[in-house]
Amino acid sequence: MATMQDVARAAGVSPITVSRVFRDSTSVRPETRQRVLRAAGELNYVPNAVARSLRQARSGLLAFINTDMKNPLFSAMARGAEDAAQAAGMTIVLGNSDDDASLEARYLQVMAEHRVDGIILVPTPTTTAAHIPTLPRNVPLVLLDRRPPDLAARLVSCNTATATRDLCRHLFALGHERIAIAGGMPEVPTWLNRLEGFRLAQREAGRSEAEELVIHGNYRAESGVSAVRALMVSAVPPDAIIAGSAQVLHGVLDELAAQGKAIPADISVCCVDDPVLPAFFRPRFTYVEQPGYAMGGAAVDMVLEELRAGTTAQRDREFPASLCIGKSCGEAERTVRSYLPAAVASPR
Amino acid sequence: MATMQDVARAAGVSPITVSRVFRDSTSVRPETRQRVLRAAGELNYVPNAVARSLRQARSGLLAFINTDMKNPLFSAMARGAEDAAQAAGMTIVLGNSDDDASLEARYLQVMAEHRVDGIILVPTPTTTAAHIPTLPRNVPLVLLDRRPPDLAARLVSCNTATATRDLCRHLFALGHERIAIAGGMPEVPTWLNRLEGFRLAQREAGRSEAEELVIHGNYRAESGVSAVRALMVSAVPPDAIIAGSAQVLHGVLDELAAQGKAIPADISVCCVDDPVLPAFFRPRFTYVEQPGYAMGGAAVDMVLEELRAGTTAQRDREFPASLCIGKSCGEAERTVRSYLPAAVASPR
DNA sequence: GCCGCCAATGATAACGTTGCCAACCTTCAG
DNA sequence: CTGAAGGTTGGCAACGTTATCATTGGCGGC
Repeated sequence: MATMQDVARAAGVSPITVSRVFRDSTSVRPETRQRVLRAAGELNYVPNAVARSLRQARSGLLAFINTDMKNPLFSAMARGAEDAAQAAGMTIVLGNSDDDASLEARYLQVMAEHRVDGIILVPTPTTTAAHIPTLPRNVPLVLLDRRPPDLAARLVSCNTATATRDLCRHLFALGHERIAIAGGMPEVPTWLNRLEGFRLAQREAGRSEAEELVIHGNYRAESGVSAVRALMVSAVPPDAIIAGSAQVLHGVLDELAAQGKAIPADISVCCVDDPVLPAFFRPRFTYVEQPGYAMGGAAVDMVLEELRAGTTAQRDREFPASLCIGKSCGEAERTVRSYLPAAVASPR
Repeated sequence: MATMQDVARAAGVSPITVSRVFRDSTSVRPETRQRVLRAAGELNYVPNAVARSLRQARSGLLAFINTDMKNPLFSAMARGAEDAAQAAGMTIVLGNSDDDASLEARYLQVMAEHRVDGIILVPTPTTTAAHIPTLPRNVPLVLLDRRPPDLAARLVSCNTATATRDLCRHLFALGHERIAIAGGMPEVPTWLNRLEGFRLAQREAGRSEAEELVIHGNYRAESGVSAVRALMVSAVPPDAIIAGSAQVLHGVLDELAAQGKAIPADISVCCVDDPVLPAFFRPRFTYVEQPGYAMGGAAVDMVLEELRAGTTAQRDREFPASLCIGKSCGEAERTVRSYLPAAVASPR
């Protein structure tokens, strides 16, 4: 690998002049610049960002630590983050915690060692401030999606309360009487969010039985399965189920299929999550959509802003979720027959 | 930020001893090690990977440059790559080319500057060797998914030919007569792959009209829409459509819905792609699945192996695809009625 | 013609780590 | 008791870049 030294020698200048050419910060005579560039080209010179990072104490790297990139919500966030970083000349380095706080801590440690200039973190449900290793300098840390109770860091989140309320209103308007909501982890803010909107709509509608229709879980598919089992054996089963996440929806659909229920003929189903999966259904699914891409971008922008300003003046940023109405909860006319094999469906 | 110097002073040893403690390579007396670790703890010392990278000429970074992480196939690959990297103590840095060869080149340049130890690249359809900047040292480069015609680098790919042939056999066995395949980009190896399997099965079955049922496209949703339009106005429309990718499937489903066709009653539909999206359908979809996660891991392993051995002795690695039979192409009994609203479906 | 300013370039010394070699100490065999 | 061997530690220099300050030369204003 050619170094600045080599280029400098070949161009008949000092290394510092080569440096100036490549950062085109201060004045270099056009002729000199040409000479340097030609020499660099001939030698295949590639600036060494590692040496620059060491010297400048800025690496140009941003860490993006999330639960699991295979989750479309997180990959949308990652893509939003990457685009924003790229636009600012920064590079994203990646970590997947799988909701394991100690694995997350290990990632944070590695990122700290690599001297990333900022960190975007989707914390695990069990993360506490104690899990966050002391970060070098004052590396900006922005939380995505949720904030551990005792962690003082800014947050980019999506408040699904309003959209979930709207979803319930939509369901009531379609004539549903008993709406269940299922699958979220107790105490997790994103779940509390959904419940808030759920309860709000229930109160509006003058329903009192709401609490028996709240089924907690762990946000995974198994929660969807067990929720459906619990709900369908009750005296008065629900006529609509809101899955707390796409994973939960997966379980809900599987178990409903196993029980031979048709959607939306026998029961309506909708969910709250990123649009990628539900948007793929035909006929269209009804769901609350979180703007993952925008959130990822906003998180990076917050980090960059703090790097630029050197202060933490900014506040949290909360995005609204939006309600996308499909046909999985019936329509006014209830014309949709089934997402399920006709053999097991029982059309009205 | 505390440095080794600081820790060394606090522990009453020389910096090099601190270095040894943190790499626990060579022998350090247990007592000394304890003293160093205590001092490091008190000072919140975090080793500087940037300085180490400079000194050792190894950064511990691997680049993963793909088309778009929002595509589930690529996020599965990325996740597989990240897990394999993590297991080897390496960190993944990310790039999204959006199938733009010049953007891809820019990413490669940045990665080269950061002195990544290896590169995993999902090349764009228009990438040629000329787009690949000269890489520093001999950075291992492994291609994922497809290889530009003139680029001599190892490849981790998935051969969908056999699975696509099996898919066609399955369709013929179900009684389909005219199977169309749609959406891939002409000349792109992954598409040629699919066509190879398609043609093989057609020949086996003694069909001669195969070529008129091959509709090229650009692998995006619009290709699915236009393919359906073209196919459905022909004298003898197909009774089954194989979408070349999940995106294409999206378009196919939309246009079939617009035309009021029921699946699989009026026409069967299946696709070749990552399972994430199709696996979400209820009833289950029929598709050919590519093992994205395993491919990503394999690509990283190839890079690591080359780093370890210092040679490029390895060969390409080709994964088989697998056929997942659902109900979107009918069953022996043809009991599945529809993925579409009953209002527009025309059940047999 | 002199002074001072500015543009252009260079010399020097860091940034924090580790490879290389040397030095020291302990232990043990002869 | 001596010397060798091996375990433990340190000095020095270097990785490739850039911040800081210094130097040079040219130019215009008075």
